[in-house]
Amino acid sequence: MKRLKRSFFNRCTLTVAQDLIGKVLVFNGHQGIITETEAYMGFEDPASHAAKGETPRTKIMFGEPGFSYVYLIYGMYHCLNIVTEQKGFPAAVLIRGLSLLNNSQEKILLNGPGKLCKYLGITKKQNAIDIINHDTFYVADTKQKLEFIETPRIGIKVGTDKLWRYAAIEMP
DNA sequence: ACCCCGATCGTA
DNA sequence: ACGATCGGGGTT
Repeated sequence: MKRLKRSFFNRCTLTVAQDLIGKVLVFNGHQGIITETEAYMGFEDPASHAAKGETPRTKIMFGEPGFSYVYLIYGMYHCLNIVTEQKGFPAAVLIRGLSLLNNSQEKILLNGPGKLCKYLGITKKQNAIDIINHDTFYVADTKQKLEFIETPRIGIKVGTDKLWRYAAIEMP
């Protein structure tokens, strides 16, 4: 499989979030087709952790594209993002859904960012990893195009006017 | 030092 | 509809 290069992530976050639908996330032996994403972008997006400026936690969002941003939410779940756009502009794509096969070749639908991190075993240990040149953690290209819809993002109280969530219509 | 609250999820 | 659970970040 062809890995996505840094230039893929060094683009408008909305474009990256849309183009990631149908791509394959590879992590620690697992391979899942990305079925749902959300974009968090810049200083004008009140729902973005980085909108109010750089802090120790959001530092990674200000850095080079192609790095992981993993944080703990509600004291219980982890969320996986991939940093986008040029250094200095804080943005990332939240990976919210995966379709994959388990050891018994059964299809597993991981709908929800907390669930997929729990299944894959992603924790804050995986924060700030460069996934462009990494043996077991990267995103691979695929020929299939998946139709998707645009909706408001889930679980936020601000920025609900933006249609920055992208969800595949049919699960591969 | 303290307090509020969140890019969630399973259960009721 | 709600509780679990805890770290980040702002405030004192």
